Amino acid sequence: MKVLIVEDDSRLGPFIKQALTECRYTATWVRTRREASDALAETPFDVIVLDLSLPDGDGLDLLHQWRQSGFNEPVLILSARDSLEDRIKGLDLGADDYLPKPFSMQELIARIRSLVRRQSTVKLTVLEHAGIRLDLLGHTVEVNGRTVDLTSREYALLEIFMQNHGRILPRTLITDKIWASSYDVDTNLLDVYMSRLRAKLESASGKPLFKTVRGVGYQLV
Amino acid sequence: MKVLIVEDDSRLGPFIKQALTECRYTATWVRTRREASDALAETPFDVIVLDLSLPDGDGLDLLHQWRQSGFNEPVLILSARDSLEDRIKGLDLGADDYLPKPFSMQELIARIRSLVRRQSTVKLTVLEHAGIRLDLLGHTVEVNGRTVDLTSREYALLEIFMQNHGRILPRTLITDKIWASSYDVDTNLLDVYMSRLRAKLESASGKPLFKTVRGVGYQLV
DNA sequence: CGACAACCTGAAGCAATTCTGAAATAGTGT
DNA sequence: ACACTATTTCAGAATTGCTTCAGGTTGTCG
Repeated sequence: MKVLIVEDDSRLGPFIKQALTECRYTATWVRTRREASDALAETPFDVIVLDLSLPDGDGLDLLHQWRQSGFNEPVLILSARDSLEDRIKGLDLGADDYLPKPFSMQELIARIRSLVRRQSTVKLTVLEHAGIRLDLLGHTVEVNGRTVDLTSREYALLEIFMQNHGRILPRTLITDKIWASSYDVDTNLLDVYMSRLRAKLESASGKPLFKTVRGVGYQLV
Repeated sequence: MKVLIVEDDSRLGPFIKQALTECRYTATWVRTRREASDALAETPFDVIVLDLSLPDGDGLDLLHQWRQSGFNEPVLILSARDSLEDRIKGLDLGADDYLPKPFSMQELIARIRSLVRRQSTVKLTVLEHAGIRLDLLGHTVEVNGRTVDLTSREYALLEIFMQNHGRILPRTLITDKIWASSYDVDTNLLDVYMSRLRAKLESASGKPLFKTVRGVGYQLV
């Protein structure tokens, strides 16, 4: 876990760094807006602790600028200014927490833990294989960067292949998953949908993607 | 955006609910642990405001119990107890913020906004996409520079799309977020409001903005 | 090589979902 | 109490995905 501390006070800065290091965080301390932006551009951080009063400009402006340009890292503001307006302004400019000075180091650490915890619950929801990108959360599919529209059956079918890439999937296994188990054996629905999937995906991809294993089933290569 | 307020004070509870409603949140107020757990089991919330002193048990225990069983909705603790230990304990049990009483309603709302924002991938207070400009603070909407008047339901609907642009949003997900406990399956409220939103936004925009994904839901392109 | 089985794919009917205008109801402010 | 607006219900129309079917193609085995 990497924490960036933006704090111009040359006693408080190292003190926070020390405390975080003891809690096994990797802390980086910088003093100015410029250094902060440089550090952030260089490597990603998990949490940023931002003091508002900086030698080369206001911390709130810096935060606003970051958010505008798409930085999504959680930011905890540290400030001697503790008016209600300051707090609300800070939170509305995209801060995730606002801790007025003076503060207890223990509380700072507890709040950082809270920010980290929330972020780490983000699950991996994108399957990627053979140039196909399947977003489980967004239910969207891209092939080589191009969006492909699939109906729900087609999507369900593709999802099975993406979750078992490389495996040879027997026809019955696939049909059992997509169509309710009591199922007419004498139908060629699977064939029809394989055909559709191929038409949509392979035209976007250029390469053949699904291998048919005669007498058994299919395989995503 | 749905907020659950767990507060036994029968003056403060409705007051918070009122304030949130004015800010276009869908707020539900409950008094007890039991009611809170029931409400939470029934439908998902975006934020939970939790008072610690409840008639039928301690709020911290309740929070701990939720976290144990996998609820990861953001929780903001509201408490008259304001010792440092209380705060740290609250945060470490899985709270996302801790606001001591007495508090300013404006700050509470700002902190709720911050929690909601933290959940979404984008941290700005102005969302802009596909020519639509949505100001989360002012609750105003512009399409290609022209102001569009939306009712609160319409606004709530658009906000969900703007927070999740590109994703295909299942119908149930949307209705769950806008309407409290939607056991009513055979209602076409969502259809009606989608129709309205389209009428207002697409006429101002000129382009089609929402794609319907048959059998699943809708997508803001 | 020929016959049979498995697989592919286009066309068309069907069924379910979704759209949308209009009317009823609830809610709000004067 | 009244007027006005927002929300919800309802029903017919339009749309589109699902399924079936039939004819063509490819692969396999005797």
